[in-house]
Amino acid sequence: MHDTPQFSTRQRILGAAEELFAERGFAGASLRQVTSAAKVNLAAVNYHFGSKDNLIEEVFRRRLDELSRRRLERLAEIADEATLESVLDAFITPALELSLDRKGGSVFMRVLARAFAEHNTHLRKFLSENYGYVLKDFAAAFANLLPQLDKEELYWRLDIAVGALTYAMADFGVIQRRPGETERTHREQMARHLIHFTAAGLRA
Amino acid sequence: MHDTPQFSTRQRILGAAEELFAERGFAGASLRQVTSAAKVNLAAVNYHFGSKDNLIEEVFRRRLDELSRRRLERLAEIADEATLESVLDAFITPALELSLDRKGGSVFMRVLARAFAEHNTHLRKFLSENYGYVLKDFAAAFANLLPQLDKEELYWRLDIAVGALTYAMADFGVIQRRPGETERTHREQMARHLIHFTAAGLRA
DNA sequence: CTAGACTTCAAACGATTGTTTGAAACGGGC
DNA sequence: GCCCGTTTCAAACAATCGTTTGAAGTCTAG
Repeated sequence: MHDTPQFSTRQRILGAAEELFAERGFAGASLRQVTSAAKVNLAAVNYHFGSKDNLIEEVFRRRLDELSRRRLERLAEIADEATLESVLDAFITPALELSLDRKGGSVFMRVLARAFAEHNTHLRKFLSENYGYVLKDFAAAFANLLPQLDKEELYWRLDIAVGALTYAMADFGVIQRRPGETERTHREQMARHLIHFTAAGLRA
Repeated sequence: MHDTPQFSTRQRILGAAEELFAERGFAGASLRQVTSAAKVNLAAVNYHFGSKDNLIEEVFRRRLDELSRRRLERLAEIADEATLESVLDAFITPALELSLDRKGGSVFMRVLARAFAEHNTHLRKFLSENYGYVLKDFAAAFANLLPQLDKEELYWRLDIAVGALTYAMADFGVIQRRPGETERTHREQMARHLIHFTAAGLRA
């Protein structure tokens, strides 16, 4: 009997890959760095995932499946009392909770933002085909709340809104958590400002 | 006498590096790909720039020196009749013109957005040390126009605004140029929506 | 025309990349 | 006990990485 690893090889790889992809990018993080951080053998990646590209997709799938489910769940919950603020909250809060799920903070959201930065056709197609329906549902909810905007105007504003949300949730900005502040309250403040700012931009 | 290349070796390398960094990232674009695209010898990069890291910095310097100058120039021009919209315009329009400067479109703005995605300490320090004063000046202008906001509230909103601008100018969004539309009018529309949206978010 | 500085070139350096291999170790069912 | 599918392992694969080298080429000043 040995270390009795708390998590399976698959999970250890996914966790280490997520952190290293966030820190160094998909090309910048090598499989040797990943397997070394996960304390598994180098060949384990190709055994369990087939290739590095498949590992990248699996890193997204593991988080986005649940994130998408929770977002649509909250959107359904508020359906009859929807406001711009509550719909934005339905989109943001699940991401906020996800980013607080692990001690490291906003690791996965940084990976997700990298996926936007990569103009990688294959990756964008994968994300759009598998999770595009979430954005579609939210776009419909916003369309109901902003009947004065024509379709083109609405899409422009949603595009800008998604940009602000992505950028902020990935912690790209310059604002750092203040010393006396917990990670949770810092990010809750950010979410509050995000909702306020974006709602104003949408209905301007 | 041979090809009489229209541009110097240095310029060809910088141009090719910019495009490949935008497309594949800093780690993802190799010096062999860069020198091959620039049609220069592989060793030319280390001869003219010393290292790949120095080449990356030079790619930023070449564009940001002029971009910063133009932004502050426009900011000074509108000093006595400043509105949220005109200050945002002073920030956005120079970037818009830059992105239309070359046939490819928003190449450099995508590279700049990658610099945010890279959490790379060295790169962030370089950008902050060399171009941080631009953001400082604009922050001061916004502070004058939004006296009702305390410092912390203002910084949150500016952080979110910069996120929206960066994301949009880098063309991360899903909105594509419509077939019958020129690149110029497409990006001018984007700038118009950006200013409208962001101004509303700032004064909400 | 030649001397000398600047630039380009093909070739190679050791290190690192993603992936593959075949054998060793493991673990539950008989 | 043994068997067999699953998993892990060290080792090696060819390919590519950033960088260095020393010779060849180019150009201008005297």
